[in-house]
Amino acid sequence: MTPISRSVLAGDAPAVARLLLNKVLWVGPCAGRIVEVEAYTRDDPASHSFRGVTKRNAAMFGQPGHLYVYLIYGMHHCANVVTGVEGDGQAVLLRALAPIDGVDEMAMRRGRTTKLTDGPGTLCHALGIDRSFDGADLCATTPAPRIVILDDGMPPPEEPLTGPRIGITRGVEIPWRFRVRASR
DNA sequence: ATTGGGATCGTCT
DNA sequence: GACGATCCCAATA
Repeated sequence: MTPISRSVLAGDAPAVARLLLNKVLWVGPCAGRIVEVEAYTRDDPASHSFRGVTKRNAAMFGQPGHLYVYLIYGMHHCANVVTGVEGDGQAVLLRALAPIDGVDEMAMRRGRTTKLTDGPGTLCHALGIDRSFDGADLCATTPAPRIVILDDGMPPPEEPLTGPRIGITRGVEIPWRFRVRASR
């Protein structure tokens, strides 16, 4: 159980997206395994970085291994892992987790006991991620971080499911959604 | 099982 | 001033 190294995240978003599958997102006391992600790059009409740096997306142009969090539809937060190198404007959207720890806490926040972390907005709600997490370093060990991505030794799937990204109107044809296949 | 509408607000045009 | 990398519930079949 060690924080993921920043060098792993320094690649292009579509490649890093696959590497993030089966890693663990920890926001004590809650943790969940990453099972679905989407990649966004700079020359990608669906990406927030497509039109350059703004106040909102500044973190997306920062150092890899940090978090980019934004509010969508006025009510849900979405969390992204910044990839590439500083200035690239690439990121991987965390779309779904399989809960591991802190399920009671998640259920409390969500006000339900099922479907706790099955979408980008719901997983942020369950883990308590909001805009105050924007720019947080996901690779840090000290001082005690409140959010980290951990590698517990489970490798990414060799052949993840791929398909179009969800909820976008431009760049629809780019198949940069990746998902762990149903287990068993 | 599938579909459709409403909630809600920060950001950029 | 419009709209978005969404979610949930109610209504329909």
